[in-house]
Amino acid sequence: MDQEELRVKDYLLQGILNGTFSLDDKMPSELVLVEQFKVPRIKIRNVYEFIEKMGYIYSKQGVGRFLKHQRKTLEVVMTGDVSFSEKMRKQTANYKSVVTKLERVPANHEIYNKPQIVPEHTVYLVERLRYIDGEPAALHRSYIIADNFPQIKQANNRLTSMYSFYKSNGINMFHSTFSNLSVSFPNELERALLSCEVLVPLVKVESDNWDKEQNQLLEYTEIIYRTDRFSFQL
Amino acid sequence: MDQEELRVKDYLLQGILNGTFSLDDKMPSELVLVEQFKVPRIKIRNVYEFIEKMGYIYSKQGVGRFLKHQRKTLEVVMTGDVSFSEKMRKQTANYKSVVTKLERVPANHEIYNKPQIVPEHTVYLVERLRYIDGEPAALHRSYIIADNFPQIKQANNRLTSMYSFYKSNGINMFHSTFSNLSVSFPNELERALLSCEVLVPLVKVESDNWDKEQNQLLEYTEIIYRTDRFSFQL
DNA sequence: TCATCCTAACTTGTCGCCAAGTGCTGTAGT
DNA sequence: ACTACAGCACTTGGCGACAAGTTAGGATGA
Repeated sequence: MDQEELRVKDYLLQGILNGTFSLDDKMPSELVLVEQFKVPRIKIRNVYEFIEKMGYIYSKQGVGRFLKHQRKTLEVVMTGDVSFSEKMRKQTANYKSVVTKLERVPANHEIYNKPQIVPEHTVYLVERLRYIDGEPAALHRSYIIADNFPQIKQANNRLTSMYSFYKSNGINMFHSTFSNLSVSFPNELERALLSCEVLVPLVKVESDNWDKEQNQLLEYTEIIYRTDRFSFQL
Repeated sequence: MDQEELRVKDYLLQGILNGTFSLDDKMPSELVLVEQFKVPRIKIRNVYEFIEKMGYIYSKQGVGRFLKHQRKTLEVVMTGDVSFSEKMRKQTANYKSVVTKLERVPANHEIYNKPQIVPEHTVYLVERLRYIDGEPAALHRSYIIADNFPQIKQANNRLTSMYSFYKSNGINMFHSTFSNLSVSFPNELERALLSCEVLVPLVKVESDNWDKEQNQLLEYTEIIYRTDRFSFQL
């Protein structure tokens, strides 16, 4: 991006974020911005496409470009042993968790490379999509050591909250020995599952979860959050 | 990005990340990829520019495109009261902290909107750039309640580690009442200070820091990390 | 045989032209 | 007076053509 493009980007992003451009109006057309900034049309197009990839606007050929609805971010508390589902229900009335996968993990899956997961373990993947206001906002994969939960494959409708599931199995005290966070852009599968654009950064948190009383590993967890839908309390 | 562009992007990014393209060689030219993927040159260019903005490659007109040196990420522990500088020195021999700002904060600064910072407080901003391998990797802003440190404005050379500074003032036990994390792209100032490209996501952590024994607020802290240089332990 | 210069073929950089889509206004017909 | 259609002016979408930079190889001259 050259200086001209950056100038246009800052103007448009500031206008989007501070409300100068409103939801119902069209964004200024490419030719309007060409006149305003005295730059070739291709530079305006480049900037607009960049902002589209960030997920702020969409375009309709022949009609114009429009703001997408901005959502207020919800707060995720990264520590403590309160269920994610409970945290979300406190902040919004429109939360849903949907199990998208419940399957035994094959023996050659990379999860078996994790410390403390031995080949004798039976591991099930439970994958859930978390919806806020009807839109996917987070993806939650739990790799569960299923040895102590032989009925897990029939438990599909009781897995939308893993904490609830564990509690119904008599496990009430949890702890974690590590929790790592990284940031990346969505790959093709993540864009599809989370319905997000190329340039929405994702926060990925990888951790384990133990039965504190029995000192027994329950699961490895990988959670992928859209950073435009959540902020995080450490 | 249409399907053709995404196909090219995946091919190039995978090649970059798994080492197919090596540091000393040129990336395939635009025309080579045009032949290989059977797409218009503009689509190849769009993808290459995207990857440049992510910080992986750079170009030289008339010569070609090349990989930038990839760095191994360092681990930042987000909890506990160990100095960031100590954490870094454990992981790399080439760490440096440079004070880039030491100034009293004017009374109309937004920091005075924070809870527990009253207009009577004297607040100093200490801004430090953290260098890894000679490159800026994190920006650290501490808004210090300077009432108990009247000599702070003369302490420039003792502020590269705030923990060291507090310890030299007899404060040895710390705690924090909140810590919030968000992710965004760098603005113009951040790109300049951190020497990073448009599409390097930044992790921003905002927190406070208290003298545990005196139960007294020491500072508000804002830390901005390049996510291509760090990963995070919660 | 070596050095220098020039040209051609390669590379990336810039942006304009044409295509496709849509909506609005004016005119004509009923 | 109302409705329908056509044309024009607006919008975004696609991509090719030309500019600028560099390098390598070949030819010429010393």
